[in-house]
Amino acid sequence: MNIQEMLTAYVKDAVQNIYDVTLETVEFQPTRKDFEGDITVVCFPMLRQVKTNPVKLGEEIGNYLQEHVTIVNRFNVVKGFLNIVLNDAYYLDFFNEIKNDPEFGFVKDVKDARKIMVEYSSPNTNKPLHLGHIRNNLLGFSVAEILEAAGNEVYKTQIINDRGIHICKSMLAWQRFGNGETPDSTGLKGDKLVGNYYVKFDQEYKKEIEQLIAEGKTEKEAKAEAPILLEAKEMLRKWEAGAKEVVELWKTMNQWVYDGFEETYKALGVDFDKNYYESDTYLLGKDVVNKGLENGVFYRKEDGSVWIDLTDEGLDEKIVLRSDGTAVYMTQDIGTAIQRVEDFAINGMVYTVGNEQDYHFKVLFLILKKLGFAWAEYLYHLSYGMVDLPSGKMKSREGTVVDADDLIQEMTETARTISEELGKLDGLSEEDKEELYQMIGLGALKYYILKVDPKKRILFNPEESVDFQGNTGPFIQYTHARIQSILRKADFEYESQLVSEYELQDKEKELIKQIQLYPETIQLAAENHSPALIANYTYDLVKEFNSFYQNVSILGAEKDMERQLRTQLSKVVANIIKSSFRLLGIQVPDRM
RNA sequence: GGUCGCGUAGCUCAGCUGGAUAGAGCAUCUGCCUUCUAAGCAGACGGUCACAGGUUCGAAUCCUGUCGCGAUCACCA
Repeated sequence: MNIQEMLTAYVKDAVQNIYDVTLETVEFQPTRKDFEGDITVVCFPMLRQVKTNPVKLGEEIGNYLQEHVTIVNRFNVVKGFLNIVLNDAYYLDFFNEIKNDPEFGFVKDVKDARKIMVEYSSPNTNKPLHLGHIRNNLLGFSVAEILEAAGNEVYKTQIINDRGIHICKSMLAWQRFGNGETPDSTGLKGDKLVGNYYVKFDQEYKKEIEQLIAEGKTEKEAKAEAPILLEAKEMLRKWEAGAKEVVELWKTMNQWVYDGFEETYKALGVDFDKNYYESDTYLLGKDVVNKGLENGVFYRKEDGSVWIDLTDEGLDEKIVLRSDGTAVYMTQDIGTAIQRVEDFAINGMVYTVGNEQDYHFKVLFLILKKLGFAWAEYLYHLSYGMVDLPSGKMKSREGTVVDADDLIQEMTETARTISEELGKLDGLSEEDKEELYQMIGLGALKYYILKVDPKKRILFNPEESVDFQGNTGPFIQYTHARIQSILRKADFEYESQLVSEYELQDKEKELIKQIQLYPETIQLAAENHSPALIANYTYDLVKEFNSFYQNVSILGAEKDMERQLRTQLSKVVANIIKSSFRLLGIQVPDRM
């Protein structure tokens, strides 16, 4: 039972005894720093039921608590706020209980844990990953970790958009202008090579449009009739018909891309339990639609296309099957969802997809509900804001993208430069150093992105480098390294000792309070699908620790108990840093 | 135009289900390395929480409207 629940009961008793009134709820908040106290009871809401003035009420409840609750040490009342000071024993008991639990804060071995699939990344195979994908990957991966820590069983997946007109464009351009180039022959990463031909296609396409316009066509006509586009469409038709040479080329070029993606994923430190491929799933969902047609969930228009009417829900009509009977995106997503539930017996799903598709997912979830799937209640669109540049939106075709690999590389280089300037890594092997640069560079990048509320858009300015000081990943990593350094130097047994009968100093108590918040922060982050909450929590913890570190001596503490407790505190803080950063997909070093 | 999201310090962001004088970092300025790693600590400066109403004992937070920015409203994905 946590402290609030316990005090709630006592406060209710107090009011019952003194005023003969049964309170429904009691409101708490952490005591503001400017006042003495650990937790504060807000008396104002009680005035509705108890007719008295708030200060008097606070005094009376305070007296009652002090008398009846052993962990309540003393109190003060400011206006209607009853500030309660808790006994040090309460904090020490808590600390002793958790100090050796490496999994502190995680919920484990839940009976009937919810099985959730988290989808993220889901790239197209015609171009390399960029900064937008990085945000998606980091969010999806982290939310998966957080959900697992909160007690769910989690599967990570992506759906790879490996078919369609976009990849045909790259294929066509490669056929025409590629001269048989391969990743091997050029030394280019496969996804980069294929991406180049996507750009090449667009350039040719634009040329043809211009020419057609010069010949007197309207822009619209020109865009629709450009020969290279028609050819790409023809190629897609052939692919769908299974034409051998097209399928072969498609396989080859997609494989180049997968090899390239794999490298990027590895660098980013993300992974998947299963990949779905659109080429396998794009025909799914049609049967379901036909069944739903019988049940009256969908209806058929005169031209044969199938629709759902969502106007009662304040949405529009939405097509789910074309007049020629082929599937649209929605059809496919319906089918894929059902497929996944069959594959993994999951009963919940998180879709990490940008907020430009808010409407699509609203409709998708509604359709699945109308089709009567119980799990449709537990579908969640993890909708995040776009990453924009000062110049506006990133556009692959126009080359205004921040490439994922380049960015990771730059971050690593920055970490190298800073580390070399500081010169603290002398004596490490080159290999260890390289590993550290990457860890720190990535830590900076990942933290920078994850600390922002997912639904807010991020403005990324490539001119201004990502910080390594202040509220940043490296700052937190640094604190971990510092603590490890202390623990290495602690030449006495500190793990098994119990510190009790000890008068806590301010900084020590503040640290324990912050540590106490970790489990609920994980739950909150899971409920809100927000790694930002974990990032901000960790930052607060680390700030608190650094203040402690700089203001008191840990290993040099005078009394034995003091030295014990402070060393133990340091160790627990390091563990939480490591564990919370793991939830963000960020590694922490033992020195830096 | 309809719908959805966002608007907090010069910049980047916190602010839990409404609660005490709105908090951090960066930038600018002051101090602090013969003591556990200065990627740090201590402090100063900086705000009509877009604007206007409303609900409430109490609003950055909830409701309505206005303005600004973005997204979306395809037999595209």
